[in-house]
Amino acid sequence: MPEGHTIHRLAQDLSRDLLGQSLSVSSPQGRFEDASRLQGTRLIKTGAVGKHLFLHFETAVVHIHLGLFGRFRRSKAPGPEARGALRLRLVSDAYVWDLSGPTCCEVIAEDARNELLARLGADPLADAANPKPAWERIQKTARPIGAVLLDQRIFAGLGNVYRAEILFMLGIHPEMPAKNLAKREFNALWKLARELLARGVKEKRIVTRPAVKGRRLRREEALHVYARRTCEKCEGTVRRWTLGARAIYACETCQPQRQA
DNA sequence: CACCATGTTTAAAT
DNA sequence: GATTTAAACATGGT
Repeated sequence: MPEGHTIHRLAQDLSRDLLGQSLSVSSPQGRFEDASRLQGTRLIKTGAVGKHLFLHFETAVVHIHLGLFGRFRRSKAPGPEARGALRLRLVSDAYVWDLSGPTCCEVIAEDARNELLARLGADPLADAANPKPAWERIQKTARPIGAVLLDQRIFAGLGNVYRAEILFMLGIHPEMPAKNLAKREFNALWKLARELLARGVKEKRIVTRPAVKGRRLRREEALHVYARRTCEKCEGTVRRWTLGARAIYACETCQPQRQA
């Protein structure tokens, strides 16, 4: 479920519910051995970088990556019976947060954390994000722009839905060599990524199509091209194929291949 | 039951 | 060296 907006929103929500409180930290399935080390300690800070979530406790920092299936569920204390493959349970007086299915949930040392951060590209949601290194790498590679958008070493936080939507909104063919991207297109892409991710944080889901007053968009109305069969602009067929090991959707009429 | 999915990492192959 | 591919891992919904 999660692209960068999910993780940033989680950082906010966890912070709101749990910050500064002495928490009960447990790992019901025993899949996170360090949980006992954190028992009763306070959460001091939360943070998100790309799709990585960091929980700073008094005694250690926990690094979480949700992967494809990971999910945090929030409930009012005392919360439901722990069942299923629960990895981590955080309990304050008022709330219970349950983590299931992450690819990663570990106590991480400062140097390991720095190493990790060094491998990540610019996160459009970070206030101080600097897109310049991304632009420099894009100019040097002939890889398809659709693959580059998923590369977390270049952009941190974009995922499969955002890449399809961004390319559609900019009218760019996913197979276009990244180096053919004009500077002004890159600038537009960066700006759009920021706006869409920020909107995703606010709405708690990916919505790229215009809002309709007084009504929440249905799931199938929220996106321009991802998982759709026909193009909303030209009514032509949306093509689906595999790019960068994942499914890409594009309208090849509205996102034409063009010469360098 | 079968299939699909908003992800990343590693190692091997090209 | 750059890139692509395959395999592995993790769950829930339809």
